[in-house]
Amino acid sequence: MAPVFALVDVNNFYVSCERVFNPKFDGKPVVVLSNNDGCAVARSNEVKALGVKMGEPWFKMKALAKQHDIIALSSNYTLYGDMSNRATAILRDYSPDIEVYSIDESFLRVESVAHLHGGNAPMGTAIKARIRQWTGLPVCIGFGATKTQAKFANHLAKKNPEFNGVCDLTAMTESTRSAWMQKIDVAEVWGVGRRIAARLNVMDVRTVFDLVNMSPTVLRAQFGVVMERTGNELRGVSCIALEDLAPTKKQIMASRSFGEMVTSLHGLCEAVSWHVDRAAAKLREQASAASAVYVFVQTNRFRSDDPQYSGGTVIPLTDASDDTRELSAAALNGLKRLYRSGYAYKKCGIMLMELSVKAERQQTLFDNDEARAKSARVMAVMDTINRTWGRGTLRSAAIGNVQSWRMRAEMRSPRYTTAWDELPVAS
DNA sequence: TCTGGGGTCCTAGGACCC
DNA sequence: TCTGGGGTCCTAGGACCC
Repeated sequence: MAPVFALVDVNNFYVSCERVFNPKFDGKPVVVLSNNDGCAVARSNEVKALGVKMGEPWFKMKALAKQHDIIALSSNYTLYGDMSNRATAILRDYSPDIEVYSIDESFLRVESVAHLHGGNAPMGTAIKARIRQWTGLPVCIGFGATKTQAKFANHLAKKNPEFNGVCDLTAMTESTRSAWMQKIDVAEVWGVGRRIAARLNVMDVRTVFDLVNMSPTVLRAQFGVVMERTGNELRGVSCIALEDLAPTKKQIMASRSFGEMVTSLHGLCEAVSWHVDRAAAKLREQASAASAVYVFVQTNRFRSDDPQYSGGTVIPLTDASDDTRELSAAALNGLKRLYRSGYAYKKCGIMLMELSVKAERQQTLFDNDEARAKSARVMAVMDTINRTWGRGTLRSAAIGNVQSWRMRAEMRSPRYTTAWDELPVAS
């Protein structure tokens, strides 16, 4: 049976999550801001219509916001993560072959199950209705013979009301499909970014249709194997498989901009320790160990009058580790080498690198089994406590208690679905 | 005053091996 | 006169995704 992929995607995901609990936001212009209330990372259709671009700094749109009563909200990742899990759980009822591609998108293989619902489109309509009813979230669904086609179909479903949120490319005739492809800008294709779109335009390739009609050889020669694949995928030749098992990460990063500038080494140490705590917990979650830690610091590159400095350094570990204390010690050592006084720092972060499967760790000459076992027990206790009582309940003392560098989130909605004291109340 | 935080893959070139 | 053929590993940079 030929593969059929579906892409299910929540419309304006973060904004939609907020609207579920605040229906008064319906029909109003709403933006959700990035960490630190910095940039717009989600926009309602009303805000998009006002011309606000993805990633636009909040301070630059404040005048517009005032003029049009734009509602701005800080990111509430706890809420979005939980809502995402709920939507994904519903999708698993429809197909066992699912790849959770991002917080608001999943790919499904449906060729073996669609007939249970009377075909692709009816299945899409059923999914859409159930997610709406059970979570309150609006989704669009695209079907295609490949992932790239499903993405394209999803785009059509989202932008053209006549599809009612469900578009099945596999049910279209060749000429209908071509007609749609002629209407859509090549830059919308999954895998075509800003740079490649510009180069394609120079070659007078402007629509999806133009791209589909380019020869694979030319695509390969001009843009490489990735674009050749994209071209084939658009033509219906499946090259990108469904990744139902999420591969373990090859690097784990944790970084944040500061709510207010940090000048002291002490302040940077606190922040770096906090990042290590977060990253190390993720590392243990995927049962990996890191062989190197990268740490970096940056001043505010937007304030060009201020003295600028940015530096990073990799600290190799003699032995792969997943122990927060060892990783932290390495990172702080690196930080001390990097630190220059007299600068106002805006951001710092760490990256855990050269990850390996912990159970397959290479032994060293100086292994101390007893110390290893003890470390594993301490980390297990720490993770259990934090899983039960919330992240950060048990943490490195180096993180401190004051944390003036903490990011801003002044307009965050309650964690309606995950915190007992923040549940919505019906009166 | 104020500008996010994660990730992946591919390619080319250099250095090295036999 | 004439100068092989096959590899690996690492790094930097560029592109993409959400």
